[in-house]
Amino acid sequence: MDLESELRVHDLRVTTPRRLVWQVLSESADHLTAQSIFEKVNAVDAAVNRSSVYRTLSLFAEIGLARESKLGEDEASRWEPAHADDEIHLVCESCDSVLHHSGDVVRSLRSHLGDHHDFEARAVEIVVRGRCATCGPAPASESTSEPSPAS
Amino acid sequence: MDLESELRVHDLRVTTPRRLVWQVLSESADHLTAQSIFEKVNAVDAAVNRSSVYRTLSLFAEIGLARESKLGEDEASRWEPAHADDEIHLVCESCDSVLHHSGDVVRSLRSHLGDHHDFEARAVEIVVRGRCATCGPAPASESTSEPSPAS
DNA sequence: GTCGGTGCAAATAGTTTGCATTAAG
DNA sequence: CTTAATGCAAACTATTTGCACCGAC
Repeated sequence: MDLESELRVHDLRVTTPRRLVWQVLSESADHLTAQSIFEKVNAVDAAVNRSSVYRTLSLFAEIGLARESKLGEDEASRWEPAHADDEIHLVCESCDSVLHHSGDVVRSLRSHLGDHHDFEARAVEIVVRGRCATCGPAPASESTSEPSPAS
Repeated sequence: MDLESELRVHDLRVTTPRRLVWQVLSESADHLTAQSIFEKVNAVDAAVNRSSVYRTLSLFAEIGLARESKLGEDEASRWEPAHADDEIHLVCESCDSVLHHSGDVVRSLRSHLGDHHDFEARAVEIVVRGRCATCGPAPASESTSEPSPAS
């Protein structure tokens, strides 16, 4: 996706913070916190301020370049490039990885809600918490409410 | 659901804040913010402190009585009694109402992920934003998501 | 009487904002 | 040259925490 033209379309200026935030966002597949985006940006150009990162992220969200999601893992919002609008987040509670999956589930949910419930779905956000393929099936002995084994 | 016995099972004391928070939670079908729960509780017993409400809510979440969800409407978390674990939130962007819908969508999503993606789903959280039956189909002209580039 | 739970106030985390300055167009 | 965008610092919101006291058991 071309940041510059995307910005110009909206009569917005192409600035260093915007270029760097976009670079960080699109280079990492992960769901980054504003904080970590700031750190990465800051590592490249220390002059960029934290608030510019926040302002840039909100701006990107407004013009549809980025997307904010509160995955609920912790308190902070996570950011990612906006690609697919309907997307499932598979959060592995064991290894903390976040997989993406966009399939027909969203499509069928959409039509189901429209047909049977008169609800016109615009944005569908699905977060599934569980265990990914790598971490295998549920462990026999694990305290269910174990928040994070990472201590 | 019986708060007192639920607490006793976990060797927890039955206190005024806990009783009141539970009362508020179970009486209102809505998704309440901690703030509004505090207000309602406080209206009944002004001695109850805000932090007790927060502590109580986390406690309820831990023992499975309540459930926190970041609906993303605003910054604050929303709380509700824990009833159905798998539940769809239908958020109407027009009238701000939140409908609940727990059906087979979650069940089929679960099995789909298990069968085709080796992902063992534990908790499924679905938030659909759109327009509810009452508000009808999409309006022709509305400046809902106006990307306001600060004038 | 014991100690888990509370009220209070202060701290923290994440994010936002007012304003003077800078740099994109 | 104009004014959008930035850097900075301070403000704000939601939530958490340390500690002394209180009340459930």
